[in-house]
Amino acid sequence: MKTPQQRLDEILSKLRQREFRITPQRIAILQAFLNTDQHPSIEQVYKQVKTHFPTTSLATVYKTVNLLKEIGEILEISIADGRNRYDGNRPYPHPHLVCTRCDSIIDPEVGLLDQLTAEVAEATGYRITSHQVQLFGVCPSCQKK
Amino acid sequence: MKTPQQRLDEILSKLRQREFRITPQRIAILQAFLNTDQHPSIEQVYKQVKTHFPTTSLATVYKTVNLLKEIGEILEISIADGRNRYDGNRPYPHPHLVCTRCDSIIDPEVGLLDQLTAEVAEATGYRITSHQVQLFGVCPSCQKK
DNA sequence: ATACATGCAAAACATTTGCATAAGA
DNA sequence: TCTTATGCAAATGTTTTGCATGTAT
Repeated sequence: MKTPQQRLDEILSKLRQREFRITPQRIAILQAFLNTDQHPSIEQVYKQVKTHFPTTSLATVYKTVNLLKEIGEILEISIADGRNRYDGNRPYPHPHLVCTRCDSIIDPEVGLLDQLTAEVAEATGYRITSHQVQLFGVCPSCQKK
Repeated sequence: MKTPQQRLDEILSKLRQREFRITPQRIAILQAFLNTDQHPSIEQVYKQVKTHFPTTSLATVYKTVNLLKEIGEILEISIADGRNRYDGNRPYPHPHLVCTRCDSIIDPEVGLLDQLTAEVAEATGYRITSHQVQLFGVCPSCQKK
């Protein structure tokens, strides 16, 4: 598992490679995504960044997120509730487990997923390239309340 | 597998039971959802309904869809591309297989899903109540083109 | 007759875009 | 210096809402 600092350096050098500019806003936005495992929304990142950088605009957050999506360094997660959420730590498709009470999202290990994909590819003839697997439920902590 | 007519009758009697009114618009909207396996969007249903019923408004389609969601007779499918799509034939969570070229959606048999859910519940302690499983790929027909 | 549904327009939301200005390289 | 990024405001696209009118029961 990489540290947030390693991920940050990794992404910054990718940006430099492709001749995108390193701006303070981009660094702050990246840090907001990398220093949490909470799969934040755009709005959450915007608020977070604004505390340190009050002039930052929402449009810049959106533009930066789109840039990061394009270079493959952030994953967009759609949870059917209007606002997208993002994962900058594991920017490749993987299952999510969403607590419907506290809205938290974790990344469970799912050994059977490859088999499941293979099963469907076999049965249907589709060439499967990606997935979006969201499981919904109640986390142990919320079950106690 | 139920016929569209059976599903229609089923849903209409549920509406009557709960003292919702049976209007021509509601019937037309229901038929648009039930007479296809194409998982249509709101806009598609709206266009379809308008050919027979030119005065129908988009707002009514939305309101009817929300009513059908509330009574559990339609499933909303979010595919991260802005517009939701709907399944009136199997209104319970099930996996979808989306062709990224032609945008079609089919409902594959996925025997391993229950095991996968059990695996995650076991490992995490979550009580899993629902899911959203979308596989993306290229369908056999689009592969040939 | 009386509530509920419809249809229109306006509002609400998340997201995108255009453009003048600021600032990395 | 020269191009790209920022920030603002306006535009977009989807979905929701308020309200007067129409209509199912």
